[in-house]
Amino acid sequence: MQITRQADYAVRAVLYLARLEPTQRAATSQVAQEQRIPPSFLAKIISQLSIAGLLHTSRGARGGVTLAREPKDVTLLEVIEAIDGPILLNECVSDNSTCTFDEECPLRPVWCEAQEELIGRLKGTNFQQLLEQSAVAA
Amino acid sequence: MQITRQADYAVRAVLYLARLEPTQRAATSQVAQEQRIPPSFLAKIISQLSIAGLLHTSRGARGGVTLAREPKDVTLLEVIEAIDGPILLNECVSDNSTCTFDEECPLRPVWCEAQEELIGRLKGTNFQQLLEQSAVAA
DNA sequence: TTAAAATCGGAGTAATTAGTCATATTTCAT
DNA sequence: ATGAAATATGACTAATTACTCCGATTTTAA
Repeated sequence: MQITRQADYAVRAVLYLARLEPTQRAATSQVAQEQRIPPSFLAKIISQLSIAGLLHTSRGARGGVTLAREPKDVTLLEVIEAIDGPILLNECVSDNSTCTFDEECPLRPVWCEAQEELIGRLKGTNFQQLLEQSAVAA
Repeated sequence: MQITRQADYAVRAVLYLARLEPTQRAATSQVAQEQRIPPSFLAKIISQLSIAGLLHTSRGARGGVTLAREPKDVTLLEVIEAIDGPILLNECVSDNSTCTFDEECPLRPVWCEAQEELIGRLKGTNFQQLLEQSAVAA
């Protein structure tokens, strides 16, 4: 019942990039060091985020990583699902498995509602908001 | 981001037992068959639930399993945590890991609130309610 | 042109989860 | 007593997660 470390690292990496000037690139190693993420592990995560279209990467010296969109247009949910796949609190909530042997299982609605609430919360949080949150705190 | 299969099986087994007369025992194999749970896997889960004090087991012929309390006094949260341990949406929410390097991390509150909401929901659902739910549906 | 700075990609390792299997032990009923 | 019905327990396997490592490729800058 936990997001994977990968997804957590992904969120932290995106938050780090969101703090930079829009044009400014950061090397994976730099992000890894400042966010205390194992560097070679982060490399793969960033690769996935790039494939998902959330980041732009450029190779070679002076290369690095930037956000593909403005912080306000990236939600927590997007980043997490780009890494972990769709959020699913229990197997029985997925579309294609309707708890086949009990049409009236009273558990399914509980999981469905809890999941909707969680997803709504993550979808409702974008990185601009998170930036403002840290600005206020600091 | 999913409860384990074990915890799901545990919940379904407890729900099955809650449907029986309070004095009536069921064999693990019976629960397994009706709830479509791998029998030898369920045996271990039931053993854990018994150690956690949620079930009473008796060995031998005519033995079996019963609830240790009335359905209204067993919550979803208890059963799940008896198997999976404490619910934790992200590592950084646990007491002893305060995201040591960033006092003002804006992510922690998001996870904390989401987790509290989920826990509250599971704590607020007992097996009597679930029984009534299925009764209404049927 | 070449060295250094980066990402890219695949193979390999350790721990947890999901399950199987065999065996020991307890208890009831005849 | 003894056989059948049950739980208890420990060892084993397969898949996923969380990494590490290394070599290939791309790009910049001197």
